[in-house]
Amino acid sequence: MSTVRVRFAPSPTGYLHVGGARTALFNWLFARHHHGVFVLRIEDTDLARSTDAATQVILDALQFLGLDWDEGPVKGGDFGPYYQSQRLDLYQEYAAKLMEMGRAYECFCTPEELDQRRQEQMKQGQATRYDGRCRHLSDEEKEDLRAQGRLPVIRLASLDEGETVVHDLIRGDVTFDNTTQVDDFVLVKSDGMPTYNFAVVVDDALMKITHVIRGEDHLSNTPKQIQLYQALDFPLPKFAHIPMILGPDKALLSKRHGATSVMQFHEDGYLAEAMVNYLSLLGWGYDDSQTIFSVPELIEKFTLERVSKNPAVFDIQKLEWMNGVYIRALSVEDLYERALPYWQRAGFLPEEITPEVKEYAQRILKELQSRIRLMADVVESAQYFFMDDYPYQPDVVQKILTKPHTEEILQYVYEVIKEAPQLNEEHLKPLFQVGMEKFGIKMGELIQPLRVALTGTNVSPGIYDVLELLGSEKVRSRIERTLAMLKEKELI
RNA sequence: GCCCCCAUCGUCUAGGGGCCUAGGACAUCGCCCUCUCACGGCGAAGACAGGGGUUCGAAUCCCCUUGGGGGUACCA
Repeated sequence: MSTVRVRFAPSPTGYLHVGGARTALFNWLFARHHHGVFVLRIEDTDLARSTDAATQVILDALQFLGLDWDEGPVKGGDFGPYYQSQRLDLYQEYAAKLMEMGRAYECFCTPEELDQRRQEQMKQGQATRYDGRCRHLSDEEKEDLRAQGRLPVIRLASLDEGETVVHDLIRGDVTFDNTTQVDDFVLVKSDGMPTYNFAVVVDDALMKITHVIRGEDHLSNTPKQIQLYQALDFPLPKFAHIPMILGPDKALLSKRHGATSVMQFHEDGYLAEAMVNYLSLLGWGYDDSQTIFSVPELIEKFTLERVSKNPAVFDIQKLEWMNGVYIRALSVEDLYERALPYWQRAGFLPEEITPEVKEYAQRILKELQSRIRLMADVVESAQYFFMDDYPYQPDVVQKILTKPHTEEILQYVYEVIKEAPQLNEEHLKPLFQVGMEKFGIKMGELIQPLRVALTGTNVSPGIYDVLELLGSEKVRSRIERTLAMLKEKELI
């Protein structure tokens, strides 16, 4: 069997969104599974909307996800160039060829005229299609039209009988009626640029793409493309149309559903491994028991046969959960490398890290690891470890530090801390128990106020871990600070 | 309007005629662990869109309806 060649062909009109990433992933997995070639091609023929910056962002996003391409921008390859804007001569060549063969023709109808006719067809209950009126223009007529200043487009002289069947690897055979569904669509716009349907065929054929794996939104365009393959005598690739990704309201996923940009997810602290794993499950599943897949496993197990046909709703909660799973699986060293930038940006840690600071940071991370779901969470959940002027959460202070004995409890702990040889559970618990009896309270009633005093919140790692991490000096100064705050606010 | 695709718990899915009193995961709820929050463990609730067929037998096959999605551009 010949080498599998697939491609991902984004248009650089914005960031890489979740849907595009999933399409890229499926292509990539398919290529790696079959030891094939993954091609990246930039579809930038829409000059008005395409930008270099957007191209770079897409490249960055693919890189972040680990979807490396074998041919394409930066990498190069034997079937370049990989930017459509640099392939204009090719489209011209094939358009000329089709004209010569009589399979394409110039059309001088204006957008306004076409629109009007479309409206009319709709009113009549007919399918909207180009009526072919420019198909047999004489040379004189063309000259007249040109003299009027009209710029022609080039249209395909499509087959107007029979049907075109798409043999889809996921959906089976899908039949389209040539008479009503495949019209003489535009190949080359009046500004000389190729349309998507034309460029995609020329490029996929020339780049020897064997499997076209793309979103279902392209299924309806496929018969048009097939007619082009046939007119140009190009071998037909196999097609696989994967289901769309929807928002919670079942509408196509878009910006209005919140973050959809892969790089935004990255910034929020989603791990590439979690993104890839979650995305792989959108429209694909393996068996009835497994949801966590490593990348090698995905490569091994991914097949188009197991791609589902129905659209999938993007469930951010499941992604978050999965991200937590991957965070918990990280080594402390790895976790630290990923957390460091967040802490540095928050001003918690300097650019230069001493071994002591690194060790402290890692000890904190060990405690935080099971408590965060996004890397960005390390900022809020660790601020009191790095700031001595940590804020007090007002409602928590009100609720917990206004209870009876608060001052005595804190003072008791203050004294006890001085005596303890080490701030750990072994040494402190017995002392706290003495306090419990002294005040006639439960352990929680001693620990909660202490937690609030030390952290400003009622949520933190285990109290003995917090005490140990902070150390005797800080614990005492924080108790003093809290007592002062309470007195100032006249809460005790 | 016309055409195409799709239809299992709230969500992602397993299921490809009998193994299904429909399995798993997220979310939800309860219990356990426990100094809070997580993590972890145990458990509960929760679906074959509706109607016709085919068949000894249908979540699985066919048809219709309904619902959702997509296409219908000199966007990609």
